[in-house]
Amino acid sequence: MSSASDHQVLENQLCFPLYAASRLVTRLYQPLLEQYKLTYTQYIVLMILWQDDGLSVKQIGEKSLLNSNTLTPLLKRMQQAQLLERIKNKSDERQVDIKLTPKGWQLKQDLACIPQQLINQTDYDTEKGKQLKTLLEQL
Amino acid sequence: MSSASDHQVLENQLCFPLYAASRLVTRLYQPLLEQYKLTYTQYIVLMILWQDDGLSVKQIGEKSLLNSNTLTPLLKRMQQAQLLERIKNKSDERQVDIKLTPKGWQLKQDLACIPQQLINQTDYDTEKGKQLKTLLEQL
DNA sequence: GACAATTAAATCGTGCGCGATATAATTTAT
DNA sequence: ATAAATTATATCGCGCACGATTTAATTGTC
Repeated sequence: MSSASDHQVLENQLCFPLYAASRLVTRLYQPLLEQYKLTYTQYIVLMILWQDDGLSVKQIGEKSLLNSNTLTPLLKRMQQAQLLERIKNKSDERQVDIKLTPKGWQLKQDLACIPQQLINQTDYDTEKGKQLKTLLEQL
Repeated sequence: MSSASDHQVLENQLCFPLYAASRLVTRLYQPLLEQYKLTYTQYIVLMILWQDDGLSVKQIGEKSLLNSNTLTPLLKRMQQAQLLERIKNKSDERQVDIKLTPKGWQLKQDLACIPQQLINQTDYDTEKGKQLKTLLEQL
C-alpha cells in the first residue's frame, strides 16, 4: 500500500538527498580545486580531456552531458587560463576541437592527489562508493 | 592495491555520476513543474514549508542546505508569484518568517501526483531508491 | 547604559545549467 | 547547381549556488 503522502516523503528522502549530496561533493572539491583556480565543472571537463584529448565541443558535451550553452563560455574561460586551445576543425569548419596545452596536461599531475585526499577526508569507503555508482548509473 | 590512476577512474565513476544524476533528476522534474511556473529548488522549498509552515529564512536554509544569498532572491520570486509571504518577526526583527499563502498550500494538492508520475516515467524501483537514499545520507 | 561581539538577512559578483534562438557550415533533395 | 534541411557552435536570458561583504537587530560585557 502506497499513498500520495508516502510518495511525498519518499521524494523528500530520495530526490532531495541526491541534490544535496551532489552539492556537498562539489563543495568538498572546491577548496582543493580553488588553488588551481578551477571550478568543479572545469575539473570534470579536464578529466574528459585527459582521457581523450582533441575532442570537439559536441563530443565533450556527450561525455559531460552539457550543451554548448554551458560549454562554450566555460571552454573560453579555460582558454583564457591557458589550459586549452580552441581550434577550428579544417575538414568541418562548424566544429571546434579542444586541445590541452602543456599547462592543461600539467594539472593532471598536480591534481592526481585529489581523489586520495577526498577519500581520506570523507572516510566514505570504497565498497559503498561502488554500490552508489552502480545505483546512480541505472538512472 | 590502489594507484593514483585507479582513483582518477573511481572519481570519474562516482563523483561525476552523482553530479550527472542530480542534474538528470532536476530535468525530469522540470516539465512537470513548469506548468506551475516552479523551479526544482522552489519545489524543494515548498516541500519544506508544507511540512513546517512559518519557518524563518535561516531555518529553511538549515533544511535545504541553502544560504540567504540563494534563498533571499528565490523567496522574493515566490512572494511575487503569491506563493508565500515574508513577514518580519515581531520579537526579533532580524528574522524574516515565511508563511505560505492559500495558493502556496493549493500547490501541495496540485503537485501530489508528481512523485508517482516520476516513478512511472523512470521505472526506477522503490527498493533501489531506498538503498540509494541510505548511501547518500551517509555522505 | 554604552559598546563590542554576534546573529539574521540582504547584497554583490562570478560561474554554471539550460531553454530558446541565432549563425554559419555541411549535407541532402530536387 | 541550388534551395531546403540538418548539424555544430555561439548567444541570450534567467535562475540558481555560493564566497565575500554589508546592514541592521540583538545579546553579552563591563
